[in-house]
Amino acid sequence: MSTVKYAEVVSLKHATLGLLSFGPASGYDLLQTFGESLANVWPATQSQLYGELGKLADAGLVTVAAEGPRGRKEYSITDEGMAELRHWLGETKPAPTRRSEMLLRVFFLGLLTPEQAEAYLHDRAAAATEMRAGMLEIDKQLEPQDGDLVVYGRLALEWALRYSVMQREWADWAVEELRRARKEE
Amino acid sequence: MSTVKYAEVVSLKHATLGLLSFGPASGYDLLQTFGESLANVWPATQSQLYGELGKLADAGLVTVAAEGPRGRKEYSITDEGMAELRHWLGETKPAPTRRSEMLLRVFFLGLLTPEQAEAYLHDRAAAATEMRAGMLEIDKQLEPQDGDLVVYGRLALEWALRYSVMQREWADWAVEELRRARKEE
DNA sequence: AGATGCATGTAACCAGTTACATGATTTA
DNA sequence: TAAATCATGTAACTGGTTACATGCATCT
Repeated sequence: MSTVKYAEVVSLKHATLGLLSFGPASGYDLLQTFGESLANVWPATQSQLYGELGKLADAGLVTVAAEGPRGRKEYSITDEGMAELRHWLGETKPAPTRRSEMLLRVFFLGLLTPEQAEAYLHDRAAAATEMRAGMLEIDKQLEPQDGDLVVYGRLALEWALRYSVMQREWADWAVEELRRARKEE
Repeated sequence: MSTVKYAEVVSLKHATLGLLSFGPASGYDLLQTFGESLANVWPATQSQLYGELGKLADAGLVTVAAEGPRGRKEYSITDEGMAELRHWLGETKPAPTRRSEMLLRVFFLGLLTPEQAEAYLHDRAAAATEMRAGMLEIDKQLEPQDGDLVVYGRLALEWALRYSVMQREWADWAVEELRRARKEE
C-alpha cells in the first residue's frame, strides 16, 4: 500500500487486474494467458509482468493470497483493485491507436519500383489472408468453450476477422489504384 | 559518421529519412509534417525528432546541408541514408500491429452492467463515425493537391476510411450480439 | 516595444524488450 | 538421474512522452 505513482493510461496494469478479476493466479499463470488469449491485444513479457505484479501489490490493488511450492505466489485482486478496474472500464476512454508501420511505408512507396510497390501491397493482402486463417483456427478451438473471457474474446475475434477482410480488400484496391495512376501519366 | 548503434525495427528513423527523401528540411519543418500528414500513422514529438536528427547525422545517414537564421539547420539525406531507406522499404517487413486498448477493454466488459457495456460499444461506433468525418475532411483538403506524399497519403486515407466503417459496423454488430447472448440465458 | 512564430536543445520519467540468472519440483 | 516444466527475479537498453529552458527574427 501505496505511495506508488502510476502515469495515467497504462494498460498492462488494467490487463493484469482484469485477468485477476476472473480469479487468483500466479505470475506464471498469467503469463500463459497473456501468451494465449491476450497475445493479440496486449502482449506482455515475463519480466514486465513480474514487475507489474510487484507494483500492483505495493499499490494495494492485489495481494499475495497464497504461496505454493517453488516460491509460487498466488495473487488476488483486492477491493481497491476491483474499484480501480471498474473505474478504468466505465469512466475512462481508450486512447485511439495511432502508429502503423504498415501505413508509414505506404507514404514512401514512390521510392520503390512499381513492381516492388505492388509486391508490398500483395504481401499485405497475403498477410491479411493468413491472419484471417489463424483467427478462424482460434475460433474453432474456442467453439465448445464458454466463460466470460471466451464470450467477450469472441467479440474481439470477430473484430480481427473483419479487420483482416478489410485489410485484404484495401490492399487489392490499392494495387488497382496505383496501376490506374500509372496509366494516367 | 558512424559507430552509432540502432536497434533493428525502429521506424522514427525511417519516417524521418522518408520525409527527407522528398527534399531538405529542418527539424522544425519536419515537425510540421509529422503534425499534419504523418500525425495518424507515426506521430513524433519535438524532443524525439531533434534527438533523432542528431543520431541520424552521427550515423552519416543525413547531413546538415545549410544553416539559416535562428540557428536553423537544414538536413539533407545522404546516399547512405537513401540506401538504408530503400533497404527498409524493399527488404524488410512491417511488424504487425498488436496492442489494442479498445479490444483489451472488450475482454472485461462482463464486469460492467449490460447498459455500461452497450454504452462502451456505442461510443466506439460514434468514435468511428467521427474519425470517418475527420478523414473525409482531410480528403477534401487534399483533393486539389498532388505530389508523391499526397498520392500515397491518399492510399493511407482510404485505409482509414475503410477502417472506420469496419469499426462502426463491428460495434453495432457487437451490441446486437450481446443482447442476443443475454436473451439466451 | 511587444507579441507571435521560428528554432533548437535537455532532463526526468515511463513502458517495453532482451538477456541473464537462479533454483525447485515433477515426470520419464 | 536427467530432462522438462514450474517459478521468480534483475540488469541493461531502447523508444517515447512531458516538461523545462533558451533565444533570435519578424510583424504590427
